[in-house]
Amino acid sequence: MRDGQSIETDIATTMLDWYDRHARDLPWRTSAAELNSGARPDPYRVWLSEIMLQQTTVAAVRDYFHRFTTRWPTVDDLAAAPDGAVMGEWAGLGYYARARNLLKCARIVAEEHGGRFPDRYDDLIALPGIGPYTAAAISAIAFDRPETVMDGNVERVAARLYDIHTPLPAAKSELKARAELLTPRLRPGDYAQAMMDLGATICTPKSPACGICPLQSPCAARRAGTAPELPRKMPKTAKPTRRGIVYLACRADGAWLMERRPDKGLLGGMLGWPGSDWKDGAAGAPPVSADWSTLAAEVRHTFTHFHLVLTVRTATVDMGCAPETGFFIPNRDFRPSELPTVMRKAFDLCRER
DNA sequence: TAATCGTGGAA
DNA sequence: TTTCCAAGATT
Repeated sequence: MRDGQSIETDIATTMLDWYDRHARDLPWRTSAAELNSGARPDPYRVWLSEIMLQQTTVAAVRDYFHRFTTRWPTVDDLAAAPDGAVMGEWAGLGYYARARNLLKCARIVAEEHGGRFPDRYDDLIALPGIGPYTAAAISAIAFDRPETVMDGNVERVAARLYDIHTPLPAAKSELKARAELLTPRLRPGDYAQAMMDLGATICTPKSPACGICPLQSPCAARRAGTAPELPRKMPKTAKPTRRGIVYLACRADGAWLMERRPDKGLLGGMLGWPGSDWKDGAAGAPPVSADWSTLAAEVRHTFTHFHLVLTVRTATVDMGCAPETGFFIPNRDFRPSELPTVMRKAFDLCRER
């Protein structure tokens, strides 16, 4: 520790030095060089990236971020988009409540905030889809306000830095208190991104690269040899397996029978094939009378908390038929890329046959 | 507080 | 093949 500085200040300084040399070049990131030239981050791009990055890898987000910002360059553009267009563009990224809240939030910012994102934590967290992490991240990264971001990376770095063995989620409050003491007044946005970069590239969940870590000197877990086993977590319950049926009806003109799933619940707001519940045991009647055939292969898909095995049934139906549910999407408007992955898997099986 | 809510890549 | 996990929010 240098003269006149606390160990906390020293750690923050070390992280900023490391960030200046090793920051990753990401599409939504404003580089230190650009910031030094007076450029400011675009809060819209910071917000959009942070929503997409919730529980989602950088690799998965990249293309989605590019498509969204190309199609809707500003929050006003996004606010004016039809619901179905946004849900379709989000398809495949998962956690679809994020897309529904994204649109709600964009419309509030456009209509009630004049198209400008608020800069304060308390105002940001009041917006749909913005929780404690994202409010702090936007405030720090886009507006350089001294907020402490607590995501999985920072939790892991803090647990190791202070050798905290309390299992998550019980350890969250202690980890946050530790992390808050580290957040610097100078360049808090860069510091936040530095901590997350460190967690993503060096202080990784498995086999952390302690040998090249800028914090190896002050790290208590490194000293104790406990880094790889931290943070501890409560054991997870096993996933049950559920079953269901989907019906893929193709009309004589090539149109497909689909339905818009209700906003609440699994895959809410997304397009899907009519079918049974996935509660196990439910029969599920066909949406229209036809000569249905059952595919030999089944769809296997795993959600966050259960496995799903789907039986796929297909039929060709008449032009004049009147389904009990759903609507026909003309063949020229039908894009598998706008389906959630489990629904696209069912379509792919139907195609291969 | 605990459950719900997706997906794909890595080990 | 299975498990783990990734810049969490909501109810």
